[in-house]
Amino acid sequence: MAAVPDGTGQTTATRGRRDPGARRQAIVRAASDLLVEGGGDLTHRRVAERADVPLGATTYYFSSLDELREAGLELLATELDEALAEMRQEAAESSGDPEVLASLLHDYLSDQNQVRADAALYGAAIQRPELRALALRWFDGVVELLSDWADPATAQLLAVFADGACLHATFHGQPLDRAAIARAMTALMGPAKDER
Amino acid sequence: MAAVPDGTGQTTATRGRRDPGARRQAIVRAASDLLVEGGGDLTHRRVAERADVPLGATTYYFSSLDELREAGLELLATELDEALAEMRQEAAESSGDPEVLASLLHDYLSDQNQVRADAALYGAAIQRPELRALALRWFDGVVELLSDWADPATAQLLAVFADGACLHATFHGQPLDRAAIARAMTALMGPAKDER
Amino acid sequence: MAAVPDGTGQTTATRGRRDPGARRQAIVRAASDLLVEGGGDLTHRRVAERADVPLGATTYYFSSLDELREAGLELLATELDEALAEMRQEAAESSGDPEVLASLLHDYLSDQNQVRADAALYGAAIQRPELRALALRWFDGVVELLSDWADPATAQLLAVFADGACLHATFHGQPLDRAAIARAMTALMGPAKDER
Amino acid sequence: MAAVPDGTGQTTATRGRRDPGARRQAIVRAASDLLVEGGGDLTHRRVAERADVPLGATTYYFSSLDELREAGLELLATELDEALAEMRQEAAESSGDPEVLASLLHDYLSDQNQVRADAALYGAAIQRPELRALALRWFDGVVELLSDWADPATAQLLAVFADGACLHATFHGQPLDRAAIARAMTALMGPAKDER
DNA sequence: TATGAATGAGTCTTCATTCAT
DNA sequence: GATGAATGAAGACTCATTCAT
Repeated sequence: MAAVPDGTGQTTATRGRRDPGARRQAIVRAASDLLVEGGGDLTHRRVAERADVPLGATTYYFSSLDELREAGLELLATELDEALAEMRQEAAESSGDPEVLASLLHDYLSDQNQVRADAALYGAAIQRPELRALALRWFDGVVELLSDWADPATAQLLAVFADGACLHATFHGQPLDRAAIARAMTALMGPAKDER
Repeated sequence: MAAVPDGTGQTTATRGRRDPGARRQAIVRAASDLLVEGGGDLTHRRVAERADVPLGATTYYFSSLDELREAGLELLATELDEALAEMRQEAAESSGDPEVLASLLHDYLSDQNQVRADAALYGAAIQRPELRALALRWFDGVVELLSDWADPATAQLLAVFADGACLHATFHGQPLDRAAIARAMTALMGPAKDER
Repeated sequence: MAAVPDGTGQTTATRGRRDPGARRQAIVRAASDLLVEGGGDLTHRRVAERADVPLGATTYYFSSLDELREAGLELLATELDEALAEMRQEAAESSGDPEVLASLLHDYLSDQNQVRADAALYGAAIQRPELRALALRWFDGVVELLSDWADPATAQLLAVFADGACLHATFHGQPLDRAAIARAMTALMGPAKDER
Repeated sequence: MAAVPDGTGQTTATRGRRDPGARRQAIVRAASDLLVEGGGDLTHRRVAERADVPLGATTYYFSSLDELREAGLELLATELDEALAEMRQEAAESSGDPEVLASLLHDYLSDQNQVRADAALYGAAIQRPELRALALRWFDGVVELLSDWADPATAQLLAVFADGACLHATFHGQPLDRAAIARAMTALMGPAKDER
């Protein structure tokens, strides 16, 4: 995505000094952190300071601030995906019991870092339509996970509810009751049971 | 809304010069519009141009940009509240039938202006914690409306779902199916009725 | 100096409401206070707030900010003159004993308000040559007082020393020792002793 | 003073472009000059124009106008110190004769540049308490010089007198008589000798 | 390859001053 | 006579971006 070697080739990456890949990564990491923390606009200067790299590096690796921001959000989305993958494994151990899924969601919403990352992603996407794809990717990931345990239409409704719950947790500073979540998920998944 | 005499002998009080109330209102309106439209930060200059007032007017009526932004969002929230009041009346004519409520929500989500206003409010609140009260006010309004037809706990879950649906509509550019919404609302409200 | 009646005529002055003279005076007083307090530039707004008069009043009574500032400094100078007149009376009770004069100077320098007023006057005069007349007026007043007890040339030297002592007090936050002052004044007035 | 290679192969290091040291110095010099000249507030714009650098340069090298002003005053103080050092050498050739010291002071006060620099420093310190250290540094330097020829207490009194004389020269546009200065210094230094 | 110097555009904000009322 | 609305100029400061090195 940039004309800079990123060391993906092999072992060259991730070393400290003079390691373009690591540098770039540190910059993206810093941008991502700043995005989640909020408190002021994202600027080259702030990113450089946070990443502890010279100012020039931020413009060297990214041709514009927008590109840098996008990379930061992309990292955020990727990490959310990873969290999702973990949840998927945990969910796999249950048999799709709504109670278990509700607990997973509740745990997720109890982790302020996750919620803030999620909100940062959504906030950015709301204000910049060109970033919506990133938000959708995350939404689709949730739907996919839930599709293990519900039909696609139901999975979508559950995901919509989960998004609402995430907003709720963001604004209230704490998640909905585990019980309330369980009730909602049970109700939404209910029809599936009746399908019999 | 502007109680300032404009010297024309009439009580119109909505014209340009020497009508502080109208001036202020025009500025807030412009800020609100820009907030909804997105596409760049809110700045005094943009607001002034949009409201067709000199730059100085924006700082004369609001002691800081934050205050101006808040006024814009407040207007947004107020208008959303009004839309809500209308919906409440429409809902009153039904007997709380989930299908009817679902139709109302679907209609609401089909109105791009509403959805974008809603999203702008949420986006702003996500990025500026000090604005969360505004977002909560709106959320609480929805809960209140729904409380006409469901117990408080259920109303809250419905509102959470509605928020998720709003995000969904924002990111997809169109609302969920009316049928899907109806299914979700019926399910969430269901237990209460079936309880018998 | 302004086309505004100031009530100097008789008893009309100094009443509260709708009393141009008192208004003007309150504005000058406020300007003067702000000048002494420092902490930010002198502005119409600050003066209006301090004097508790509408903003328009400050431009109504003074045709420019410079004029207002000058009026404030003039008040300062006048008050310093008054303090000087008091000192003169106190000095009259002594027989021009340097020790007594030194005590008077020390007392003067111990009064932070006086020192700050003095410094404000000097500071303004340093930065705005057009205000030097005001500073000189004060300097000449001191020379005049001292001329009661010393020949003009000596009085001038004593006044120069007093000015230096005032600066010293301003920068150190406290006056020179009374003893040191006495020593200096005695020495400077010394020739008088030799007169024998 | 600028240790930055300018690529010309020479070591001149005083030219414009790409010579940070010289750039910074030119800005400080400009600020200092403006401070001495008075006539309006110190602003980035004025400094930039005087130093013949783009506006942005003034904010690039100094993180705030206060910092820039302080740097300008610091330069002033440093130059005053240098003048003082010269005077000290000249004084060393005499044997502390008050007449000689008086001549030195008179010469100093006859140099409008010195006097105005001095006054600018004092004026700034009067209006901004945070700059008093700079004024004190200068005062202490004078005391120190005089301590070569008088006991500390006397040196202090002489310095106080010198400050007053500087103010006098500032406001009158010319120094006190050489003879008057000599008389004052002789008197102030006198007692010490007689102490025997 | 990498970087820090450089700058011009643009931000918020303050304000003297004017003027309609 | 008085005043508050109004505004354009100017100020401090921030920054994305460019570019010489």
